[in-house]
Amino acid sequence: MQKTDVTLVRQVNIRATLRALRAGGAPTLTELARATGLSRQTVETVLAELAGRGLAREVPPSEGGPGRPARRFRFRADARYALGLDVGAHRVLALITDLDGTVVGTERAAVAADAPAAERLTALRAVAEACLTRAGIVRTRLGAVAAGTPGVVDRSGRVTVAGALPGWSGLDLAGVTGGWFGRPGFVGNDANLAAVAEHWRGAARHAGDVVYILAGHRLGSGILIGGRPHLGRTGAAAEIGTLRLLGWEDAPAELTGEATADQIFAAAAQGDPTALKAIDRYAHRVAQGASALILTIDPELVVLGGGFSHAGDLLLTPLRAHLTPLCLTPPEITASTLGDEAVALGATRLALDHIHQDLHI
Amino acid sequence: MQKTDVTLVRQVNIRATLRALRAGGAPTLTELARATGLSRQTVETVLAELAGRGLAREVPPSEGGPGRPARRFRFRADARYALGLDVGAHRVLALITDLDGTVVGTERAAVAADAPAAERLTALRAVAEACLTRAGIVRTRLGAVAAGTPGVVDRSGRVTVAGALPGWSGLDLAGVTGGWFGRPGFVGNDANLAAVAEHWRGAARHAGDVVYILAGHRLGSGILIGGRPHLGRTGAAAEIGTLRLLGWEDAPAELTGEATADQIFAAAAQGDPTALKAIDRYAHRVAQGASALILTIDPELVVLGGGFSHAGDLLLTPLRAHLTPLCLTPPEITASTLGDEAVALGATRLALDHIHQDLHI
DNA sequence: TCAGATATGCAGAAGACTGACGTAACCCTG
DNA sequence: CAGGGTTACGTCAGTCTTCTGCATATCTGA
Repeated sequence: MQKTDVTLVRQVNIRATLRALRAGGAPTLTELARATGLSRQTVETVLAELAGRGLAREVPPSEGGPGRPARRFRFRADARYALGLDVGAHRVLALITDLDGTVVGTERAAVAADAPAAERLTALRAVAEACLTRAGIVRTRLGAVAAGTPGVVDRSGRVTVAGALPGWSGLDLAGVTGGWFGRPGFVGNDANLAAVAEHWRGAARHAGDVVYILAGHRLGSGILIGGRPHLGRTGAAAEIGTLRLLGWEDAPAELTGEATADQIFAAAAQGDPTALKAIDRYAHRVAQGASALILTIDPELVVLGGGFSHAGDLLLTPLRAHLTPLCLTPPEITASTLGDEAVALGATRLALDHIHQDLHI
Repeated sequence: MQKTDVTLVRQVNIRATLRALRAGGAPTLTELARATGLSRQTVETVLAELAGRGLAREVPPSEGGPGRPARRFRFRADARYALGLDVGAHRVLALITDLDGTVVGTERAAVAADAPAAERLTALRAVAEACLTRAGIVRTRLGAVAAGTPGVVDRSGRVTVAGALPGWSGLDLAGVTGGWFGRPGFVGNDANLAAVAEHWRGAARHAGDVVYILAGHRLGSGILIGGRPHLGRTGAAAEIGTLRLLGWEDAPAELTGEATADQIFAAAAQGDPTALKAIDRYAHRVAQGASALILTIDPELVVLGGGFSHAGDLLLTPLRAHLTPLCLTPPEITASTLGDEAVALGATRLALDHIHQDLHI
């Protein structure tokens, strides 16, 4: 129980008003009063306070219609911005959204897979700075920074295990990225953040318990319980088991071999038996790892993401076939709808959560 | 966002006061004011309202000491009672607690493992009624009823799958048991409720994410995420996988064979190699199922409960030995501290949760 | 220009909390 | 047994937040 405060009611009403304000376009006081169940008078004073905090502004009344024109208000989504970063093996990506989650800038750069940590960080900082500059965001409007990375992340934002990236283990990624901009920094596992993004605005919008499979150059997994990532004791609940025990580390290389993934899937689309067989073997590997997660969590939905998810049914169909005998009642399985920006989007969601707390929204 | 109300502050302060009231023995107004951060005046009016609702009463002031004797108040834990039931294959058990969770009555009866559902229900109702009568609880003080049962329970309190109990599948256990007393009824899976009980007042008091293994005449499992049972899409998150796929259904019979479990563990304690080997084989089976749960959830703690957990290290040691190679960093594993009343205790916790809501506590 | 419709703005009242001040009850000391 | 010290009680005024009702302002259409 937190400290009791007389202004608690005001806090609650501010939240309710903001909710209603953000839902519609440019509501009037009367509309807001109806939506929140508050009196018009209360809504008015709340809006005055929100305007003072820079979170709401009055817009010109609409024309036409009988009666006195109503004052209209709009949520200032530009009051703060969130910077989301995605550190991959082959590229880094930065993405900026406003408070509504609307993407206002994005920037990416290639990085060698064997680049040392310092080089990767330099590239990351460069895309982040470029993204801010090109979007024209002043530093004071940046609320928080968050990054997604392969590997295990502890609760303080430190990367404890990251075999995929040279020199990455032990890095205080939250501190470093936040420090660049003098803002709070946060870090999450890439699969977990992609899952968060899918829940926020992707394929898992209506599911609370979700198993997410990241199928790309690297194979990973994440879990959402009640819409929130489940991290576990060491911060890698879903990952820790699947990674080494079931051979997930080798599976992507085994699929592609000498060719690229695009070539394999293109060949399979043409009916090439060798490619089809390779994909089936890959799907079998994935299914074996996923079944442990699915049987334990009994999720509402399984989302397949990562670069390979572009293949769609080419990969989903064999995956479903291999999962069915392993699960008693197989859950729905669907492909990601967010593309390769899922991790960065999930990172901005992580940053936005902190910004909301910070603004007492 | 619920309806906005000026009296929201009062609600919050009632909760805060109750919390402080329940923590200590018989606090004074001044002590409560200090504990809650409220003014003495506010605490006084809150207590008057609580007394009116039957949730607090004034007790005689303590003697001695300088100054005017302070009025002292006490939480009325006897305002409502919770009835918890445990339906087992060989026996039924009823347990009554007051609002503080103090057990004020318990009753049990043996039931044949192959008894039809009607007979089992009659026995269950008999122990429940006897428990209430012997504890002297009037019906109006009974707040809610909850029951634990083997098998899968859906969100409405209906048993959907229960292979262990004849005729049990499809039973609306929540409706039936609640109907006996004209009170709301709730039902949970036995392993899940035992896990809840361990988190409430047993071995898992300080752990949020817990894997619970029910090792008795039947082998089952439950999961706690953040201290709350994780049910999953169909209501049997942890169970569904372990039950059939890994041969957990046969494991108990395989261990005991012709003898009883007590005989096996007694022989093992004497160093009997056949008994030790049987236990080791059993532990191996358990570890294989548990590892999937542990690797997925990455729990802070694994609790071994059920009848066989009495064996203690005799079973824990081989279990740890088999789990270690399966987990990268094995979590702590400990035995239940609640004995065979864990399921019924978890059921009363489930009932108490509802009673608290009902009383707006 | 007037009537109807819609929104605003002000005043009064109610619920809840706080802080201050005077009063009551008890113990200890002389 | 009387007085002082100590602790707690109880009342009162003041503040914050909200809601309701009524008068006022502004626009459209006839």
